[in-house]
Amino acid sequence: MKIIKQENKIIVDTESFNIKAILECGQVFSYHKLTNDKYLVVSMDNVATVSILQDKTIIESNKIDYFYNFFDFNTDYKEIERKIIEISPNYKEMIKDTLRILKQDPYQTIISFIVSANNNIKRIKGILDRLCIKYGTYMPNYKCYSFPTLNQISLAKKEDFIEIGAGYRSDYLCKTIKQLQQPRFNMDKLINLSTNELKSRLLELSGIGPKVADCILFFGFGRTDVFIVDTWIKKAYSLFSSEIRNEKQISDYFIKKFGELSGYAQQYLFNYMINKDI
DNA sequence: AGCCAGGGACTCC
DNA sequence: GGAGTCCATGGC
Repeated sequence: MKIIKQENKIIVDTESFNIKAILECGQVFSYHKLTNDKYLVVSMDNVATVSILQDKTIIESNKIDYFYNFFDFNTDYKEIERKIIEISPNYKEMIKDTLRILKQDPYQTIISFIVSANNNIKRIKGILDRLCIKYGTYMPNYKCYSFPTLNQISLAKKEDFIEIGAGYRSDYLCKTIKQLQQPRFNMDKLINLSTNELKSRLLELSGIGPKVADCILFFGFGRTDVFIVDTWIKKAYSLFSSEIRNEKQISDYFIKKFGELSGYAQQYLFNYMINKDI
């Protein structure tokens, strides 16, 4: 794939960079659809506009290095596809759209995916939008709000989260925000933990169970040796196996199979499942 | 109207 | 440690 990186923009082929699919697959919630072919993407206080111009897609930002990494241009997805199909040939027919996993901010991912539990994307986005408006910083250049820092959000009380519509997750958010302020959850130290150590650390946080923890590990900490098991994956598993297995067993089954490629393999399977009608 | 949304905590045994 | 139950809210 051809990537042109300039001082304040990245130009890629629309064919190999489907921004709509990338943003609307449920991995990220902090973006705004400005028009049919223009998106605003917000990661903490970093902002980029993404414009589709026929066969080219242009990413513009004053922090272009941040977004070069954010959009994961250092990863060779063709190679990942090839290896996955090598391990499991029936993936050949499931891999359609080019996949791309965003390298999101760990802390923002933690907050976002606590909100995501037992919820739908539209409402998740609404809750997080209101969170940004209430506690983030207004950025006049882009006419949008940053995702609030831990410091900013620590002002919020349970009632405030109720007010923005977080429902019963408001309690989880309050407790987790308190926990995140402890040295035990210093992000700079967390990134050095092994995947298993980091997962059990994340499970200490309120509102984070196995599924949400795996989402945070994959989307927020870039750990690819995790296989997220949700309702869709459970459906998929029941299609090719009559054995009754719980989520942990299903996850372990796939991790043993795909190793460091597990996260990607899960996304291909997930995309295939939500797009096919059964 | 009633069910569901890419679950988690809590309480039983 | 497995199975049930409850949990706010809004879209459909």
